[in-house]
Amino acid sequence: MLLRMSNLFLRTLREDPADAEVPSHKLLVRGGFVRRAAPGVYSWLPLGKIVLENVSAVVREEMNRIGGQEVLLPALLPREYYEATDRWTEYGDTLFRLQDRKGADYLLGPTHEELFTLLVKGEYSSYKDFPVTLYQIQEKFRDEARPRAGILRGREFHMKDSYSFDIDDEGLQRSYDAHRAAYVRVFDRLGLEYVVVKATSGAMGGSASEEFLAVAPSGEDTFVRSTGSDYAANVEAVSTPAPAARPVEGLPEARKHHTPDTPTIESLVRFLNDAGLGRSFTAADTLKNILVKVRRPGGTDWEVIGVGLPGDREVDMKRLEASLDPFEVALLEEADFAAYPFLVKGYIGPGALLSNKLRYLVDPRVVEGTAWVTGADEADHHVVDLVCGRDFTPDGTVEAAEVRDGDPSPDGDGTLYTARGIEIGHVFQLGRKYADAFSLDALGPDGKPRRVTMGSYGIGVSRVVAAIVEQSHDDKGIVWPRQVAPADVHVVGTGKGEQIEVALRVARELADRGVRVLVDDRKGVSPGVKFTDAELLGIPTGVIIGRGLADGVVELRDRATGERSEIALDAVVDTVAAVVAES
RNA sequence: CGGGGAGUAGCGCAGCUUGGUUAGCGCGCAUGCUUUGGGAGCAUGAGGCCGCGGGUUCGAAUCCCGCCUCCCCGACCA
Repeated sequence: MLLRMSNLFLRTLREDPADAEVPSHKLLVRGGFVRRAAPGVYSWLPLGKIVLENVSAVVREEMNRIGGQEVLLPALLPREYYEATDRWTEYGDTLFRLQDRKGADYLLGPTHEELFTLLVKGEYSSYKDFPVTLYQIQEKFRDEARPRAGILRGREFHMKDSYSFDIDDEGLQRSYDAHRAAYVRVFDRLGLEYVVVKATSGAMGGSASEEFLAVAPSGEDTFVRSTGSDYAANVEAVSTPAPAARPVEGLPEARKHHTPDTPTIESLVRFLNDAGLGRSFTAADTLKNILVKVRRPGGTDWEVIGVGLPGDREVDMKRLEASLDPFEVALLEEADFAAYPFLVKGYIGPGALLSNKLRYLVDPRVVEGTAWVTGADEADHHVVDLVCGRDFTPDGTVEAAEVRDGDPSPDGDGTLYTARGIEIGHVFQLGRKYADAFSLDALGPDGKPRRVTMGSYGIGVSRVVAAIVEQSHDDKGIVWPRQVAPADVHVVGTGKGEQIEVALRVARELADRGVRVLVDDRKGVSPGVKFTDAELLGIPTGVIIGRGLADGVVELRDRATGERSEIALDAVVDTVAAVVAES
């Protein structure tokens, strides 16, 4: 491969685009890899297209290695398939919808479970045909409420999606494991720093599910890692370790105190510490009770439940929702409080909840034998030493409390800290949701039909390109890992003599040896411009043919380390070919 | 959907408060000469529905009203 900058469709920008915030957005635009066509929609120019194909090639190789077979399904899909699974409505505004000339509804595919399920149903009908894994690399469309960060979160993006079909749960597990292993190989080969976190299954309706997150401060997903192990998880999936239960015997009796003007935890703690009770209190000694209402998806009746958590912790609604999944969760409105007169805002305690038969769920740290300061269900009154298991018994536990840096890791090793990541891959065990929707069965050896079970697995190919840049750049530009770089070598000819001719000759010889070459053969462009462009473009190895040519030497540069060395012109082709071959 | 910001040449911006020549600067682009190891110099030049619509005025990029779009934060999504 030989690309000549004298006629390459490429224009680099000296300044950051005004609308760019994150490094990958700035650099991919400045380097002429992509151009914005519409909000969240990007064109891929020659160098960007090469990078995208390089990433795709790695994904393709690893998918083929686990027996995946590549297909290409349409992006334009009729409404009926998505009606069968309710996603025409479930996906809501995120779905790009359109109509044909007859007024029939279509959509642009955000993902393809339906069509893949139908495809397999149409072709396969015997247990002997399974398992099978199909995949495609294709543009996906999602009308995001707010596209942002360039190609990191677009409305049109490239995705590898694959679907496994198995006869039984063991088969599904094998397919899932194979995909997981393939993803590990893909992201390792791409040189990404990433973590695998347990994900909540969410709207996809699956069971086992893991996300691959590329570690980057610009990432949209917050996850937690442990200082003591390789534990990593989505904040929503972190379970709070419960302390051991303690004996209730010998604990002081619960006593009600008059605590005027203490509607907040902070004011309560201050009041108690000034009250001369002979000990000091912190927010962590208080039990904060909040009320939410829940209902089954699509249901009409709300159930009000109480949630108790240590007073020093904020409520994390996402964790609460994940913990109560699949129930919908909403905060109480004034009308709800009016319907339950025994709820005294600011002074709600377990007593009123339990005696009025409202379900009461508590943080896992609230175990038998722990004593709390909490509301007395009476304005301006709190109870001290209300003991769990003696004075009240919750109906269960719930993960509602925020996770904080320094919390113990669920696996017992080390403490947690939060970090940010870009979701670049996702593996799901879908189970039979889609097979049920379309009655995808295979005839078993006993002549009876069996419902097929599925997995669905995605890699955001275009997002991976941005994630690589997020992780691999410096103040001068991109630093491409060789396996995805638009070229192996950037040969730069600079000077008014025969340098450019020599550069072209060297470039051709390298290309003949199978090296992918970009050569800067532009005339009348000053060396500074060429060097700056080279650093922005980020090709791993540079060969400068310039002022040293008179002495028969050229310069070798390494983009990542900045190392420079001079070598003889005669040796340059062999040397560079060797550098490329061994890296 | 809530909050904030912005629409002026291909890109990045000034001008607007206080209306008044032919709307300006940097980069880029074209031509010529010079220059050639770190975003060169000089000269000449092309390129604008100043987001759209209406209004005020002798006169609007500038003031007023309405609308549209884009960007950022949040919500949402994954």
